Amino acid sequence: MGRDSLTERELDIMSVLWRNGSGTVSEVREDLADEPGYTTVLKILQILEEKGAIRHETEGRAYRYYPLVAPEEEGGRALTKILDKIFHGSAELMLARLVSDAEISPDQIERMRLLLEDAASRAEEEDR
Amino acid sequence: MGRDSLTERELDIMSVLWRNGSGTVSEVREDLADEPGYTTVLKILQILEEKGAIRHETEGRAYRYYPLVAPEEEGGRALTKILDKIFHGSAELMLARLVSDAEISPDQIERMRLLLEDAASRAEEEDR
DNA sequence: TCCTGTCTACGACAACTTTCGTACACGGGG
DNA sequence: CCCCGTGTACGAAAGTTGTCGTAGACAGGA
Repeated sequence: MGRDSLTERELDIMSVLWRNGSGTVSEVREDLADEPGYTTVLKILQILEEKGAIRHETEGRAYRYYPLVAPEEEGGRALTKILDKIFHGSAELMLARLVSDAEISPDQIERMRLLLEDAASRAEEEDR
Repeated sequence: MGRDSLTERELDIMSVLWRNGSGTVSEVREDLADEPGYTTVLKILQILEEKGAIRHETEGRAYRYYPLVAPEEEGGRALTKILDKIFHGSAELMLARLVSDAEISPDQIERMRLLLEDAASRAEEEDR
């Protein structure tokens, strides 16, 4: 299972698999910004499989790898870690930083606002 | 400067320094959940100093360490990384996961919503 | 003065990560 | 049948991280 946290390189590769749904060694390699050696990519895929983050099926003479861990799951872990260790539990401070740092479209901001509205009203619901 | 990203242990220690403002080796050590050996903590502090994330002043016979990198700065880096690599740029998906995963008080949700309202109206302002 | 406790400096060492070289399998074309 | 291209398997090697043992400085009390 996805207990062990992912290293930098492993995350790079998971990112490709999440984006594309699956990938062979060559496909993944081509999508990496710096295109490491073929066997390097293979090695990391094998490690990820060992860690239980992905699995493979045979496709012709090659392997096709599929994510077993959902990005939201890994993202949740990463976010709570940052929230605790860097922002000491202040989700607003964290959100403020996100809004100021990342380039987020007004459109997206609006949808995020609606999301929070929903969350708020759902919490109210629960109160009764 | 704070270019190199922080490892797990380094982040643990930065977290203590951010929370307390500063700390000696012993102080930091006492605040770590698992209290590693004294020299272990010292070593990581020396590495953090080498990386430019902290500095020290002499205090009596001991050193007192101070953060040089602000938590928001490090947090911004970490958040954009997660946004890009895990949520592929979708800040809403990321926020949704945060809200569902971390325990956030209704109070905090409301303040976050206001924050987004402000951000939205400021963006509108800019349009004119 | 000498011992003891508290501190930093230095370096060893194991574990893990990342990289890749080399070997081996195997199907298809000549 | 033999070779070539495209795969995986295996393991070496270098770099990084995390841990700590040991040494040495130094102040304060007996």
